[in-house]
Amino acid sequence: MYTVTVRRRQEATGRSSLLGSLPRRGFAVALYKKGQSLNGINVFLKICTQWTEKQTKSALAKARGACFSALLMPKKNTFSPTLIAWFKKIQRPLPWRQDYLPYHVWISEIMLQQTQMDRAVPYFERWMDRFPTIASIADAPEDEILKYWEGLGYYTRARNIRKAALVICAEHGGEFPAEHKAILALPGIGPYTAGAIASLAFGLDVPAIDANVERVYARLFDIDSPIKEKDAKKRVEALSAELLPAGQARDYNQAVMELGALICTPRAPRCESCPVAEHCEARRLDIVAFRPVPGKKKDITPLNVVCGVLEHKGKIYIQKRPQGAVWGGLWEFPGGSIEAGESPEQAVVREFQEETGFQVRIADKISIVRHGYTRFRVTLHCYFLQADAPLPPSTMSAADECLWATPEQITERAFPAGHRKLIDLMRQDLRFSQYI
DNA sequence: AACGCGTGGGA
DNA sequence: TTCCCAAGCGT
Repeated sequence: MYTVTVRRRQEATGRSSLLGSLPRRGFAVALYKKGQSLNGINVFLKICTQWTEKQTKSALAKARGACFSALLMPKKNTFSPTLIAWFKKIQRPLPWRQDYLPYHVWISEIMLQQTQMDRAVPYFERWMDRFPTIASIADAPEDEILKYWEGLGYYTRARNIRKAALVICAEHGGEFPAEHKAILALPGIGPYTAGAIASLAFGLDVPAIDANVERVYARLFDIDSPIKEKDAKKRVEALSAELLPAGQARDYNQAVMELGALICTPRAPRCESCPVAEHCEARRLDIVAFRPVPGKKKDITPLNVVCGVLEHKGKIYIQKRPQGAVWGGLWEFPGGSIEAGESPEQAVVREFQEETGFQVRIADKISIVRHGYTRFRVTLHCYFLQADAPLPPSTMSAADECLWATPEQITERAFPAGHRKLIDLMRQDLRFSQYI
């Protein structure tokens, strides 16, 4: 048995006052000497015995836990009400914040995954116009659903919405399930989104932890381990559960996220406007810029890629990308990577031969389009192609479907952003606008 | 646990 | 221009 006592030192007087004292069973370590600071709080570990590495780690975790508990105590009564009051005053009007219909909350949350609010709103409006009910999604072909997602990225999200709609119609009578566990079981819905839907749409007292929440808590409680790692995540979960006022999950969860989006931003946070600044450990310690602690960053790979717009008898050849590939189910112009020692012109002719069996010639260079995706930075060389001999059926070695398309057919299909950019360029260009 | 999956905007 | 993202999920 040992005791962790936690004290906070008053800067002005140099005195420290007792914040808490927690008796613990088992072993612990004298990692912290008297007066040593952890997260800006003085920790006194009163113990002695021999320790293994595992026990050392456990004791450290307990001491940290004691620190967070000590920080939490004075916040419990004032922090959450202050934050909720602030949210009710400043919240942005959003389409799904009218009635919090489960269906609306669901679609908005999926759209907002890895996506900024301003960007998602117009997509949401368009979506609800076309798919007013869950059943209308289940009835629609995947192609059309992808078209309404075109440009948003992470297209698995759209495919999973369709899958989930089918599940809801088959197993829940067409009604969005109201239980946290059933929500979490739906395709495309993970821990964050399940928590968000459960709390916003159904008022269930469950946390919804996204990157905003992680950042806010990392600063409020000065979490000093990398925020994407397990240790910090568990801490955020515990804090979230502790600070959530019963019956107010809808407002509280949105309040924390809204704070992260509007005030407690990744760069240049507006602490002077923060309603809970007085509760913020990182601010007190003047280390807001160093919280949250970032993870390892992955490097960007540059890619040199070609694609070809083949015109034949007034139509344009396009193909549908295979399911499971990047941009699966979206349409594209054939192409691929420039191999070592190859020119872009050689690459596009070769790729056409490999993917379609067509022997093509370069008629014109259209443009170079630059765009990025996940960890890649793409330089896309785009060519206008023609064929001298009659063309056989495509061999389709890299596609599920193909089509000799009219401009209307190109308009109504979903393309990856880089290719859509190319289409728009060609429609502005007198050399090509007659074909596309 | 680490990686794959998109995109357009701001510094 | 270049870099760094922004309200995650699935495997």
